[in-house]
Amino acid sequence: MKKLDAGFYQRADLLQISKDLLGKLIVTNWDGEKTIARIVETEAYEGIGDKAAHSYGDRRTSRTEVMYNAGGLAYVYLCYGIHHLFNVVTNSAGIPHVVLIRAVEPVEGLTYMAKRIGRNDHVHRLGAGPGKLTKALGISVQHTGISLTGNKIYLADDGYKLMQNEIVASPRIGVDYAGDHALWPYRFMIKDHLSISVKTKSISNLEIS
DNA sequence: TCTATGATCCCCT
DNA sequence: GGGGATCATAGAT
Repeated sequence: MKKLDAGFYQRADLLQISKDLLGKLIVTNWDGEKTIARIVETEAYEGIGDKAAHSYGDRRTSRTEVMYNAGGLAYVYLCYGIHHLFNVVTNSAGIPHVVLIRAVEPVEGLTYMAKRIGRNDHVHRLGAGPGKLTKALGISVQHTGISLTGNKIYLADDGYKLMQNEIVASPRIGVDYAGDHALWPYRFMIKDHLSISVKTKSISNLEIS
């Protein structure tokens, strides 16, 4: 298993990173409670020019500031007053591009995840949704700004390979307020995976690009 | 200071 | 397929 280094995150091609993250592992290790999950769904947020992004129009606030750092950090924020959403900061300093992790498949530490979710969910559904996966992995807003190349939390490649035709795209979820940008096919997932969050009409990979 | 509002999820009908 | 939970943030006063 190989930890993803800063170079992975600091590339300029946001959509490529969003697709590359599919199949990668998220490892968290809080006080010895180690959990590992495989990313199966992501969404790209293209910063200043993206009406769906928190940093649209170059809005710098104490919350969004972390996105302006060079890639390789976590951006975590609270949604609906309840859910902690985990994003990966990408690109170089000054460009607030992020990738939201929307769903994961539990791989290791299942008992910790089930305990954190606090409910007897099916294994494949423990990380099926952006709010659920942070709960299962123990990630919260207190972790915003944390390095993804450290030891507490990091992403890794275990050699899992995806075929190009296993990756499908769709418009992003819950961003209807973003007008025409809500239609951008910036959500990527592993085709027909059991841990995908919500069902929507997907677009075949051939139609995007 | 005050207020509306979400990059959600679950339970109920 | 509708509504409630629950609160930091941002923009308005």
